[in-house]
Amino acid sequence: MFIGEYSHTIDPKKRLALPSKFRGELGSKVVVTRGLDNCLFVYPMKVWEEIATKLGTLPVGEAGTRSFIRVMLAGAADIELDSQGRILIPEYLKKDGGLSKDVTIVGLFNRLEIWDSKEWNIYKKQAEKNTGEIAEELGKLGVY
Amino acid sequence: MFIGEYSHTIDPKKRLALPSKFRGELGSKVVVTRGLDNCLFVYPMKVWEEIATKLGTLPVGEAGTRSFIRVMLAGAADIELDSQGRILIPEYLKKDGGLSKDVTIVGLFNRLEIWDSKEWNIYKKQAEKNTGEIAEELGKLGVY
DNA sequence: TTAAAAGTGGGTGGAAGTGGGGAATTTCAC
DNA sequence: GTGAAATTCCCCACTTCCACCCACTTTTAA
Repeated sequence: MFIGEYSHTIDPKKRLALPSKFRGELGSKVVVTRGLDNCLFVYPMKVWEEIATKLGTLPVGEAGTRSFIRVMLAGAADIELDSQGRILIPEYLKKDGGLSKDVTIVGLFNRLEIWDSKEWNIYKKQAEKNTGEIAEELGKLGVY
Repeated sequence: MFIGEYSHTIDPKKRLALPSKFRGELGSKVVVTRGLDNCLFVYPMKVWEEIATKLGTLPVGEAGTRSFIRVMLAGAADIELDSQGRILIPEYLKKDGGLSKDVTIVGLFNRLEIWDSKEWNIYKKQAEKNTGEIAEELGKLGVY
């Protein structure tokens, strides 16, 4: 399970070191795609294969579903980690993710998310405003 | 079950010794997360896995719930105790928890809470003011 | 009083993150 | 088809951080 938050940097050659804690579970091949809320998703190859299968079996009748599938699949890049555990971010993904030099890598269950650090801090503050209320609701559900 | 209140210190290397009384029940791996009311939660790995599972099964339809899950998971860190029963507090959690050198570790049923000692004393005084009312409420529920 | 355990602090080797040189490959223009 | 430029991969080097070990002091227990 991926959890936690790590500050890393994309070097001038567009390489990004993934946190060493994640490497065992990630394996040597990952898939990077456009994510939601202006960030990138990183899946271990195994997890991606499951997702791709599910996407393939979704009903293509609705326009929303079609565009979602297009964005996910078209933007996907399978990337191999180099000998030092770094991935090379394709230019179009770097651009779409709004990434500059400083990024934050976030662990979320079965995937990682790559955020521009500034954007991440903004998103986090926004989200924390509502955390208290939501937490109380969750408490009623027995999550805590 | 974790009970009690302990004053400990975070050393210059951001290490924090957990009370030895708790170590047996904690095991060697714990998960530290942002808590409510500006403190940190510490769960034994087993307890955390239950919580994570519940979070994973929550309906992700609502945007508020999604962002809550993001904050909870991103703010979580799985940490291994060193040979002397200490944990290394990540900088971002130390900051989010408003922790300085002196902290108070509180046992609460199935988790610990880490408070900045000053904040804890303030909170405690505040809470004691309300104790009377709360006691009445509890009395109605038949707790006392 | 003595011994053991707990909390705190520090030194150090190795790992992790970062950056850059240079070779191999690809892309593009001409 | 050929040469030039850009890209990507493979090393290597530097710096910072952390896991491991050891030491000291205080508290607890016998």
